[in-house]
Amino acid sequence: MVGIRAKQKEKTRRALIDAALNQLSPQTTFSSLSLREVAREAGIAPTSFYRHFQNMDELGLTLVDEGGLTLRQLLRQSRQRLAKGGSVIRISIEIFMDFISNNSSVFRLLLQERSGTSKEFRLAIAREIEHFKSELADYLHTERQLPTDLAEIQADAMVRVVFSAGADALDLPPSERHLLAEQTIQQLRMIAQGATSMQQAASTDATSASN
Amino acid sequence: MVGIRAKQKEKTRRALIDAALNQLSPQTTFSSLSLREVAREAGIAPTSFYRHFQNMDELGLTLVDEGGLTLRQLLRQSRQRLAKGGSVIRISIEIFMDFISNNSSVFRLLLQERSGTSKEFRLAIAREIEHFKSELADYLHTERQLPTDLAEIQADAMVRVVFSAGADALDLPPSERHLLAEQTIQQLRMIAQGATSMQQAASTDATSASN
DNA sequence: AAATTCAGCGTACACGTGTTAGCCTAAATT
DNA sequence: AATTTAGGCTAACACGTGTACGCTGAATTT
Repeated sequence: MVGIRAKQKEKTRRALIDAALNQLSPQTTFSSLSLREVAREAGIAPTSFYRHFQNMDELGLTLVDEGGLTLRQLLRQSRQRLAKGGSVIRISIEIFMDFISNNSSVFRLLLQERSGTSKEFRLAIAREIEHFKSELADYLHTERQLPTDLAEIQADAMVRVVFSAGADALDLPPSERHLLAEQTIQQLRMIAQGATSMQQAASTDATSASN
Repeated sequence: MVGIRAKQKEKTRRALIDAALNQLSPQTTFSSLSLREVAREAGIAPTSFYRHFQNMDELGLTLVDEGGLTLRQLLRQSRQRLAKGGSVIRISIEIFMDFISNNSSVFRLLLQERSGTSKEFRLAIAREIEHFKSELADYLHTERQLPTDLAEIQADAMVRVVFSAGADALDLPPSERHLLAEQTIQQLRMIAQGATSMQQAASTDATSASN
């Protein structure tokens, strides 16, 4: 038995989350969003907000969690697409750019609060990015036979480049995003190439040393 | 003749700039800073603020310009250090990390407003980063004999990685920044290595095609 | 010496903010 | 059927905000 009361509560909680999401725009930061604005958009009295969240920060963290979840689901989708053949790098970037286009408010929120005032926000977002990164490092290690430390560093560099490019993509008209995506793909290949070169150099060193 | 009046005006203008800079902290964004707070810190009446800046945005842009200038001056310093020998990458990263430690408020401002609400801010900061990038691309082209397009892409990737690492450095205790710096150095070398590999691959392709 | 300029000030206004206290009413529990 | 629970409401508060207006007095120009 869910309870008609609990159902209603969940519904207006959802309304609050959506209200916040809807108000976010290139002109509106989450941190510039007021409790009253959100409540108004959700169609409830300002004071009722407290029945659902202790304060705006708690709402914001919920948004971050939801955004991170969406991103991770897309990553899984990415691996499925990969099974059908194609370049990992290209597919991942395309998926990522799609995410940015379809969830620009959430992605903007992640970027903004990543360097925002609240340590809790920053940590939550760092955690999301860490997921992204470690899954990539795992892939590089198991599928590409890179030693773990090199895989870690490569994954870190790649994630940095991708997120940075994603940030720039937000300010680009959709027509020009393609170009940025292509450049990013090339950069990731550059990094991948560099990593394997370094690995080979290291292993031949080891070989010649053991001879 | 400068005029005792003009001198005074410049002085309180400076006071406003410094007041803003002083109020910035991990807990205080520039955009969360109010005109009245700045005026109070500078020791003038709120309404007097308007004798110097049209609004807070204008003050903020001034801060961005000053910060960018500082960074570029450091770059020149970097080239001087280079003349005495040493790795470009290592020296550049060390200088950059120093900048972040000594000007953390300004760097934080750059990061935050890079994805902020004001398009003017975003453009101003993009311009500063562009400087950084094109000087690096120039260097890669002329000193390292890379073709311009490859130099551009490499420089872009490097700047993305460095700024991203810089952002993370802000949240690290100074003692742990060293480790991050070393990792970043390795990542830049990875990128450099990848770029030269790609260049060689391209030129041997061209050679074999012409045979 | 007289006239003008202008940085800085105090007052005042209208407005949006977060949050408290207390009431209402339908759902849930006893 | 009686009681308790809890989401939603209105009213009210104290406070900080940006900015318009008009004044003052010293520096500057005429």
